Amino acid sequence: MASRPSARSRATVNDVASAARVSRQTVSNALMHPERVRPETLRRVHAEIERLGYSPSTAASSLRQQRAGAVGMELTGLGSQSLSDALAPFLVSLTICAPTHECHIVTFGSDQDGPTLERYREMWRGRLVDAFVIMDTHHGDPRPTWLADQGIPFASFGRVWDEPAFTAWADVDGRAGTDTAVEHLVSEGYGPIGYLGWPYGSLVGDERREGWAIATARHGRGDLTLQAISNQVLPEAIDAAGQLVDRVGTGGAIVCASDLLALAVHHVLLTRGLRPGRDVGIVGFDGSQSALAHGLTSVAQPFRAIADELLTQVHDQLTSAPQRTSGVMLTPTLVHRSSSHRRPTAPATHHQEKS
Amino acid sequence: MASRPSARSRATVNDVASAARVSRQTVSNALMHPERVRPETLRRVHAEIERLGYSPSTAASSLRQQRAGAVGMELTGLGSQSLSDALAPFLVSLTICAPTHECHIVTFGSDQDGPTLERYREMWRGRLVDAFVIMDTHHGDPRPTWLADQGIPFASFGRVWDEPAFTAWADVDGRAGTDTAVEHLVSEGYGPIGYLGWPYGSLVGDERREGWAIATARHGRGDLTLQAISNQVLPEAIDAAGQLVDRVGTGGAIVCASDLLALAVHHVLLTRGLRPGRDVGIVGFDGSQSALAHGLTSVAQPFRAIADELLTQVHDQLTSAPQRTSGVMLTPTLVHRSSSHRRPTAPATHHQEKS
DNA sequence: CTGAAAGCGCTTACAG
DNA sequence: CTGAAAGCGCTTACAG
Repeated sequence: MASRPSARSRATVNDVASAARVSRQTVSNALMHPERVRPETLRRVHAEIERLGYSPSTAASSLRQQRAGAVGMELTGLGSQSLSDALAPFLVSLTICAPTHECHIVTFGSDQDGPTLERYREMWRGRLVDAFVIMDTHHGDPRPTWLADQGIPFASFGRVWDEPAFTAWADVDGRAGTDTAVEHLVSEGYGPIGYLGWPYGSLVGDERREGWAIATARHGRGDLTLQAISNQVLPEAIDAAGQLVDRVGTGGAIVCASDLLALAVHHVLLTRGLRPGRDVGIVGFDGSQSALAHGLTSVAQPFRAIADELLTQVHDQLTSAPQRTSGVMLTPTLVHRSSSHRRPTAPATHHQEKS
Repeated sequence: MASRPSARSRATVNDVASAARVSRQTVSNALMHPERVRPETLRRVHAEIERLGYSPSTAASSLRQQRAGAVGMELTGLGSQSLSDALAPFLVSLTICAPTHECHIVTFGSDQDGPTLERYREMWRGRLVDAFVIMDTHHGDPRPTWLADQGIPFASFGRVWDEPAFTAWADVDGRAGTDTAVEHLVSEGYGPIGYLGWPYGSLVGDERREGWAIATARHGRGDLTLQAISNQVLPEAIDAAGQLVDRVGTGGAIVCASDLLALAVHHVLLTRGLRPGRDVGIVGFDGSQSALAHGLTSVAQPFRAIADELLTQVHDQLTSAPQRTSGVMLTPTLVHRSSSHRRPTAPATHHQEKS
């Protein structure tokens, strides 16, 4: 009686409906509004759905519901030389969180550095996506303003400095991160605690420095001369690290604005025959793969929580639910590794929430 | 006369059609089969398309054409601890190539390591994607067999060892890569050229070792004792590298099966006060970010060419075009950096094709 | 070269 | 609680 779909083509609502001896609207109700369907009918419908391996066609329901069910994410740093360290783990988190928010992630990008907005426009014009998640915004970044002007829903990983009124963002509390790092180093018994950071004027960088300054002051160790500065480039960082290691000395420790800077400190220690952790403590920032590979303690970004928050924010925009009145700062987590343990028997890698 | 769409809602074929005073089929033809439309009409239609910012609805054309226009890509290594180094650059390449192949990339993944096939099934059931690209296949990997059994189109970055009959793959010619590395080191004037590789039995690893063995033999320097072995873990690699550096000595060089192993050699040199490049040459494999950060010469995988090839392969499967009768091996490229230059003035980073 | 019609598969008011 | 109808926006045979 029930006509089975051919082996090649997929089951549709109609197939399920006739197999379950109900109309196709009932099948749709069973899926979208189960409370409207009598329990016994519901069971029968679900049994057939299962048996036929039915799943609504994404294209058809997108068309009907006027939403793609997708969020776009630009893959930046396309020379493949300068991929942001955070990009891959953040994208993974976003991807894993997406089903929870009834969507999936579509990636896009282009070769040229120039017309970045063009790709956003293309994605949007065909409504391949309902919204965007952006990251790595900077002063003069055209994207936030343009997206906002077009009325395109989006949320940003990182504050949007140019548009203080824009509140759909989540960011990492850098101050809390370096503060935690200092607390940890103090409790491990290190003496002078220096800081290797980026040049003044970067908002993220200044915040991270501030956490170090505040925490060291709190322990009566505030010493702003125990500071060195470098851009995010290894050779320059090695120079700066060398000078800082001189000043901090054996028994001291260094908090860094990034894992790359931490790597520079690590490098300097090795060339001088000093043992990271045992002789000089190091804490990096970002929780990157290279910190892992080199056994560097690092302040890890809470990518999962950020992804979850941002998808919630775009979802709220799409449903015109009440919006947040301000962005969200999330507290990073210190990942302990051997570079910040004075005793040789470093504990196994584990995570520890900041209290 | 022409009714303009409301500011809020998008332009549709109908809007363009009435604005251009043609039927909506003509608009569709202008886009899909321009040769069927009189030039003047074509121009008028395109002008309106431009003016209205029209772009066909992805959902509608997916439904009509019975294809999602999307390729799924699993994001593996989800502890965010073990993301394959190759994942991010490969995904970027795939994403950038996708528009050329009239598709876009949808990512997916799950937390648990267990039911990986379940996520593939979900993506496929709703036809969120038309095909998959997979990578990092291994012996006993359930994915290739399952996908093939289901008749789901897919292509693999890396040979599919378990299914020799399966030819939709592209891989990197590891033998050619290490061969090129040896040639380069010889021409730079290094003496003994050793190899730090993975344990025997890994097909990828054995191939890379073979390239080194063949090329050194060709130069009358075959010496299989100049070899050390380590798994892909830094501490173990450092031990192995230490022994190998002893045997190779100053003026020698070491080719490595991966950038992580190369990093271990680098580390050993620094702790001994030796200068990478100047005193001992190093060449890594993979062209990863960390090779870049540490100035390591590396055999870089041709991600772009691989992505392009794989998308061509799935496209051919979807259109039942003639399929390849065998997989494709692509030649990697040596990226020169200071770790393989004996003279202190290393040239700026540049790429160089293997001849 | 152009136009009227059918239908991809779904969901949602709207009657019963 | 269930059923017949309409329509999301597109594309493709099929007539003119």
